[in-house]
Amino acid sequence: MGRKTGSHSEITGPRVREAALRLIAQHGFAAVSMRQIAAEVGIQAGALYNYTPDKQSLLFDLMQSHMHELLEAREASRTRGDPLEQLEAFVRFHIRFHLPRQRAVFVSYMELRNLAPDNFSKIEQLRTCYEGELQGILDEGHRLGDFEISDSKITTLAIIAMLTGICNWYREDGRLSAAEIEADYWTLVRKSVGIDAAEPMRHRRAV
Amino acid sequence: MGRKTGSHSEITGPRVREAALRLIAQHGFAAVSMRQIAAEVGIQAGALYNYTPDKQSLLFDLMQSHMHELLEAREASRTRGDPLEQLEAFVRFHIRFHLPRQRAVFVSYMELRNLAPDNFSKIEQLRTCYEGELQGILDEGHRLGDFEISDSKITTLAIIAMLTGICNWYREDGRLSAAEIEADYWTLVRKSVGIDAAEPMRHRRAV
DNA sequence: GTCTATAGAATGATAGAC
DNA sequence: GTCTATCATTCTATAGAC
Repeated sequence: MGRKTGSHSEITGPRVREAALRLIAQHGFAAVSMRQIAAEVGIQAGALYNYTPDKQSLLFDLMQSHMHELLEAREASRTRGDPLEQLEAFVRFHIRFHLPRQRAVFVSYMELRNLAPDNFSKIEQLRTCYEGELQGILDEGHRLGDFEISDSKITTLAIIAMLTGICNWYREDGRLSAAEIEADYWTLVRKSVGIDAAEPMRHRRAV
Repeated sequence: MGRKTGSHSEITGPRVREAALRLIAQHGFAAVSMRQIAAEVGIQAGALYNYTPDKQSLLFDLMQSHMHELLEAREASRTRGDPLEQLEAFVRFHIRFHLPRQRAVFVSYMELRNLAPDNFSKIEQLRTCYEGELQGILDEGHRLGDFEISDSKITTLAIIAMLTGICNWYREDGRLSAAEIEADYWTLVRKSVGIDAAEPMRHRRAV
């Protein structure tokens, strides 16, 4: 088997994506050249075009894959339960999904500007779909009288911004463990929908 | 006075900064060329270098100005009062300052990666300084027993992420007015530090 | 599938006329 | 202070050998 020249598509494909994600997260899409990505993989720039028709498609694929993984993982982790339980499940899922994917999160939120209009629309649609998951929980909790919410859309955006913001500072070797962070943010979210820690069962007891 | 050629430094300087801010917010620093900025101002690319030694300095100046304005405005709007009053003042200040500056906020948070290391450190220091304002309020409120907080640093980052996130979706002609948004977010923050709307005076009455 | 080589366009920054 | 012109570099993407 050849080493410096030969066929490695099954290996090289994922490596191109990993290298692109790492470099784009670090420097930004427009600041990263195809030559840099190729060098990171250990191939020449021209060979990249066996794996993507152009630079724009590479970015879009990274972002679309991230959003699809997010939606599929959310689908798989859905639970039954009252709105408070569902809200807790959502918050914990969101943190657990995003923390190990800081680079992909970074790219998916920062490089929207660099998507071609058609690609932008597709990604935005997926994002809206994900936000709908949370908003549905909040609406149901509000309808049942469990949650104290002024505006479910605002609350949705506020919670997601708060949770996703963790990715901007979290480090594996930081002061707090992922479990501690998860607990703290769940407490913040719980309180923000008007559920006091002292009476977490209000709706369930009342009914 | 000449029109197409001549001296216009007092006018052109700010226009260069405005054009750069607008274009960088829209497309990203690395994706915007000096020629594009010049065209937006209505001058030739070479003339830009009367106003900045290089592209990097232009970005740094935009971000540094934004952070200095933020800190000065915060300084000017500081109020006396108990922690709850100070927290409300901070939240309302943050929203009022940021909403009319969506582009500058965007640039200041998204283009950190494109700053040279020295410039990055300076901006980060200013940001840390601003976060300290909020954390100080939370710590004081916690010390007095007014606020129910698990970790003041986490709570600081969560609140700022939540509030700054407004800039990512707010539109002047949107469904909600700035005043409504401000009210909703203040309610969210108030609840997140454990102050129920029904008993906003707990500390003051207890003492 | 990867390489070398290159086309064709764009970039940041500078020099010198006015 | 702005212009024109340009240098030297870099970029995306393609062509063709192996």
